Amino acid sequence: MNIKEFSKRIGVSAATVSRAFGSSGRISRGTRERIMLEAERFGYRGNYHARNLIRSRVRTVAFFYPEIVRRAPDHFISEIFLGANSAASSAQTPVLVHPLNDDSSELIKDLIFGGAISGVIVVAGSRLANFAVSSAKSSSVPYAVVGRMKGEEARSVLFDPGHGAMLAGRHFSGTGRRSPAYVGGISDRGKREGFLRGLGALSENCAFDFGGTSFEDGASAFLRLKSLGVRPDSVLCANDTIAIGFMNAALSDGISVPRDLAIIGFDDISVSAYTNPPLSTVRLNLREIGRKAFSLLSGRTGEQGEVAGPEKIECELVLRASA
Amino acid sequence: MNIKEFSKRIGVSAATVSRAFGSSGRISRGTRERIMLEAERFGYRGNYHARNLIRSRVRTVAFFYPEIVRRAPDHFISEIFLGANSAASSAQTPVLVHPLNDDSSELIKDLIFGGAISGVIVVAGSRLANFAVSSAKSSSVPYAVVGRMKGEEARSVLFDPGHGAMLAGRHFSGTGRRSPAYVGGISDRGKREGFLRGLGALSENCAFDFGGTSFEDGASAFLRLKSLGVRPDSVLCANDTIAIGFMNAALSDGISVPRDLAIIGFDDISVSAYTNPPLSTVRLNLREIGRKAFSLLSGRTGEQGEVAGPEKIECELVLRASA
DNA sequence: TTGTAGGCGTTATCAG
DNA sequence: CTGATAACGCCTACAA
Repeated sequence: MNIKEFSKRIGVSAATVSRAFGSSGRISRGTRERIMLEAERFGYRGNYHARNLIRSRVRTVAFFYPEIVRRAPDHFISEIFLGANSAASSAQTPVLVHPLNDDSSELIKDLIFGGAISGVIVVAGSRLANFAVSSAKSSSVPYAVVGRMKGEEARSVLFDPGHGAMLAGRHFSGTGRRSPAYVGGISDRGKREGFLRGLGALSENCAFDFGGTSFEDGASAFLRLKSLGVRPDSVLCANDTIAIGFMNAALSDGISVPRDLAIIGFDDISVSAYTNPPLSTVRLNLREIGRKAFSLLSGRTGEQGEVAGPEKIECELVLRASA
Repeated sequence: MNIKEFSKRIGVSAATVSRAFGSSGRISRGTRERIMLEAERFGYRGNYHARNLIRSRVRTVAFFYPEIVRRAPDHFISEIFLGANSAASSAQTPVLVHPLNDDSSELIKDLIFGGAISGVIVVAGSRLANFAVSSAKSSSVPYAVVGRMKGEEARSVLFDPGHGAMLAGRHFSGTGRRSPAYVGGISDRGKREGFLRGLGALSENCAFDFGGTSFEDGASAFLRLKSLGVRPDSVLCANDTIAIGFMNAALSDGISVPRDLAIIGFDDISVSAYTNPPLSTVRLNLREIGRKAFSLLSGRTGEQGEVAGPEKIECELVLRASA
């Protein structure tokens, strides 16, 4: 049923029906109410494509993410997406989601150049992510990048684990700890440096253990430090799994947590709230990242290519009982 | 740039350009190649809405989920969505995602009655989920329901934790265990009954402990059973957190896992692979649920309202070292 | 194989 | 406040 047939059936012109649904206002209250009522009865609704075609605008945002995520678990993507989607939902904006793989370039073009969407959020990390961004740019569709993409700092939202590590360091120094330690992968420079920054003067005493990222690695890190005669009174672990392993080993060794040893993890995985004692941890605010990405879409771009600078999302220090 | 301007600029008619992008075949190879090349150069792409309007079909699926999920963590929704999205992606179909809240009904109508989508996946559990389904039905848009919705069994995909519990029971009876136990919430009837079914004759010996759902609850369940003189040699816990708590308590008590006590959890949360010994568990195949929901969309509906029956997704028994 | 013309279902403009 | 009419950009008979 289209507007013509519907309008004829209820005895008004198509234009009047259109006005009843629109927000122009040039319609009497009574007519509108009658039309809306009849529309409900007949199940009439204006055709989505015809409307967007004539208006030449649309209200749908696309969210593109790399199909295979090597470095981050899908959980990260999901949470970021949920944040973006909840922000979009508040703005009554549906989100079109699509994973990027080698076959996606046609779809990207169809959507972006074809005028199907009003904005694009791209999670960096694949060749096609760059393609999506450059497509958006060349057809002047607003876009936002999650993660690092060369040359796109002005429209990016970045994780900032270094900041979270800094908060942990500051917490240790602020609660009178004297001999801190850092346990994690050697490659994770941002966290390490942030931790030292937060530690302040205490950073000179800081011990390090660079191992793996599993539960067992956490336990063996404790043993390794112990065998070296290092007895830290506070430790930041690069993830919660390491922290739980470390804590278990320490408890087995008769150490009291948090009295003799404060432990902070990273990521806030679900089990962390249930350890004994419950694990304090640094939570990456993934939802906030998604929300920020969405809000970047409607933000003004700097004039003349002016750089607004990357939007860095701060972590949150979740203090439970282990520190 | 529209088809008219583009076609004029490269010296062919609009119809020819249209044929170059379409699959009708009525175009010479050379012309098509030249057109595609120029399109690349000019960044031309047919307008999405005009195309869908004239064809009066579209290839986009909507995924509606309840905004606030009380009983299940968002993780469930995310995983189901990822499954649906990956199936859709293989079919080159973008997915429009939107959380359902009280303001969503207008959007639902716009999308479904307005012809914006070719199928709807609805996660049951809110008033608007029912509304979305009835809208889809009355405008004959294919739909699929995830979870239980009254009267919609024919087009639903259901979780089946009972089946997973059955697998656990069968595993225990098949590996020579003699005194099984079940630890979990009293309300979780499906799991309990499935477990007993899988246990077979052994089910007469089965002990029960109905407590909470946390780590501590798992530990205290062990103590409670012990104080009653019950020493199970195999236990199924209603979730992994309980199982980890139970296992910790048992190990502290000097029990050897899995030799003297086999433990199976439920859900396969991330930390389960890192416990010591790694936890065996029943994994709800959430991705599969999403995939099945998508494939239901293109499946034929039974003629004359014939019921195809709910699609039940089986769980997977992940055997690690604890059982 | 290519071009011409009509129509898809709306909304915006212009009279009345 | 309402109705007729011209776009919006494309696809598809039909004609050439």
